[in-house]
Amino acid sequence: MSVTLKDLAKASGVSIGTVSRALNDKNEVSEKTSERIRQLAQELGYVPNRAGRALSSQKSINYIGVTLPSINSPFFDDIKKGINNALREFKDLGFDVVLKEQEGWDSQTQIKMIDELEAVGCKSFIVCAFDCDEIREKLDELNTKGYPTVILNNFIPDCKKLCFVGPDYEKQGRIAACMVDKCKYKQKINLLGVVGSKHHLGHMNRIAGFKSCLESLNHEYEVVDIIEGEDQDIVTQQVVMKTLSEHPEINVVFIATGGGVSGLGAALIADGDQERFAVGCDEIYTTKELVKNNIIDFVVTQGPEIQGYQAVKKIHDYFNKISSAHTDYIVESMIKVKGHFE
Amino acid sequence: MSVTLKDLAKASGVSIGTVSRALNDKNEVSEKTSERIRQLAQELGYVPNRAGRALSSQKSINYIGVTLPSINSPFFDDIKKGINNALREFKDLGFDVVLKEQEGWDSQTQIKMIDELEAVGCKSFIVCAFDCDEIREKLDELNTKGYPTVILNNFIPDCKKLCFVGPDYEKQGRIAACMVDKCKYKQKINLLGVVGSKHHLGHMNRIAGFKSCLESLNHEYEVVDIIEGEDQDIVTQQVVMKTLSEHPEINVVFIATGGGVSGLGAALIADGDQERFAVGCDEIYTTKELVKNNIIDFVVTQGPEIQGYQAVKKIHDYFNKISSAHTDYIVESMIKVKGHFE
DNA sequence: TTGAAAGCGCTAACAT
DNA sequence: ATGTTAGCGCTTTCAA
Repeated sequence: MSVTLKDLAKASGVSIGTVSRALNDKNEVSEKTSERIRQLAQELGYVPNRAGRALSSQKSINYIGVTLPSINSPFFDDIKKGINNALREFKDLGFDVVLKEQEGWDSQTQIKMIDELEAVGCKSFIVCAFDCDEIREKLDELNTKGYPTVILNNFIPDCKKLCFVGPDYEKQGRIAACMVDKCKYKQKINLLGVVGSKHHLGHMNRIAGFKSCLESLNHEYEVVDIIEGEDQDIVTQQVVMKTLSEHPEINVVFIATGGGVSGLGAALIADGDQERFAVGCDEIYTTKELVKNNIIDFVVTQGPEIQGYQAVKKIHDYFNKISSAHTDYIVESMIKVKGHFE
Repeated sequence: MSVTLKDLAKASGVSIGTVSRALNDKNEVSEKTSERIRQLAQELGYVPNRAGRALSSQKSINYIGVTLPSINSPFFDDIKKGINNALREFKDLGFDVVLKEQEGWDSQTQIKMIDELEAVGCKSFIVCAFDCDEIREKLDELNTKGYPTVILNNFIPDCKKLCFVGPDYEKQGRIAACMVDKCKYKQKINLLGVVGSKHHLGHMNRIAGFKSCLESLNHEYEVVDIIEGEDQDIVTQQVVMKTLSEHPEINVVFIATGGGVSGLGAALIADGDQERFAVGCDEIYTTKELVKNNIIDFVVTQGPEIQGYQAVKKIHDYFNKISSAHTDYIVESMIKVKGHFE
């Protein structure tokens, strides 16, 4: 069997309790012994036994605080599903989550939610937020307090964190372009890009990836327009219809957001041109239906369920001193076609 | 907290030991009490605590016997990686695996490996084998002895088992066809199908799926030929070259096996026709390279790593009385293009 | 600052 | 057939 606390205690000549305290950063152990024990644990390759730990400390459950902009968002329903899967797996290992949800991404609300979670005793966090100064400050603060924090789904650069779990937006754009390159073999691509907002980094990265891929493939193309649908169906439908009628040369539509897809679908149906190629992002119910009905040709998805699962797992790994806890988890980007949904 | 053995003991008026025995099917408990306790556990929603169980019975490790046709097979390297991932997760929960490998699929060897695993004390099995009578008999025998057995990767119909973990070959064919339909828009498809052997059910199912999808899409097509490459590079190269030269009208090549792909690549390079569309299966190193270099247009993969992981997890779930242990796990089929590998 | 010991849920060896 | 109990690895309270 592996090295246990008892082994360490015997080897270092102190009691089991002291070893446990030394390894768990309680600063009630003298620096000297603490250092010595940590050293020894390192050498002997001590790995804490999850079962023992779980059993012992199960009255003091390890609460993970989660904040999501998930109200009225089918995409986040899948993320939540993943979180629940993880929970089923880690609950009897002493973990539980406290979830706070908001509609939209307002940063003041996000910070308030984090504070509330801290107030109810969460000692680790999973945060899905927009990139802005207040949030970054808050994240640094959590880090300073020693709370491991996973950034979920939306990357936030330059902040202290345990790790990031989410997609590679630029790669998703590249993959979409690869596919279009195959489907529009040797034909010039006249692209209409649709984003929620030009301020949404992820959406714009998808567009950028799309373009860079076409360039590296030497596929002739022109960006006819990049338009904003505000992630709303009606707005998206209107701007798409307007642009399509003004630019009949458009032969590829790439919607780089999961929001407003129904609107795009409606516009494409109204338009009726079979030769127009359409690519979507994120596998939510409406997108699926559009692919099934050949309105959208394919969709690039990012496995939301896995993201939820992995975020929780990262926290679990952290507390069990598994080193990979500190490594980002980038989900696979998948192409899905009609055949996937039947 | 949840219901514990102690709770059940108190509620039923017997000792905690008796409850444990009743719930673990040791037939040293009278049918009457056993039944009563099981009933009670049901009612009160008792779920065994993994931590407690793991801790208690960790000297008597639960060995999982695994047989794979994995020697000299890069595809199975990924399956093994998944098994090891699972192991890392479940090792301190009292599980370990004993792996037996063979080169190829000979059924006598497979049965011998299973017997050896049983002899060294494995109480559960993960088997990857061909469908034949001897194997099916052996699987039924394991089932009769009460050993849970997961069928991995290659489906075996009509045998007793815990569940199947693997891909849906027919769906993979359909997905491949969906893509080709988009890429050969309104063009007639003249298909060359390449399989390892016409006796390999999975390969033929992929071809069948491919055809059925084209039909449901009303895409005009003709199967020029289905040829066997014996999963070997040289054979594959030869038969493909021969067929291509005899049938210049072929514009789509679908290789429904992960074996012999290099050979296909060589044949396509020799052939040099840029208009010919090629689709592969299974993401192994050579296939990846061919996609990167635009020799193969895309590949349909089946997540081997997840299969390995899930197979072990199913066994774990079974012993922890998680009901989903009995449900098949069908992995997602993914399309991968050049953009995935850069 | 440290040691001693109880107890988490469960299994298995031993006792009855 | 059933009860009793030690002990798995760990955290935490209580003493010293």
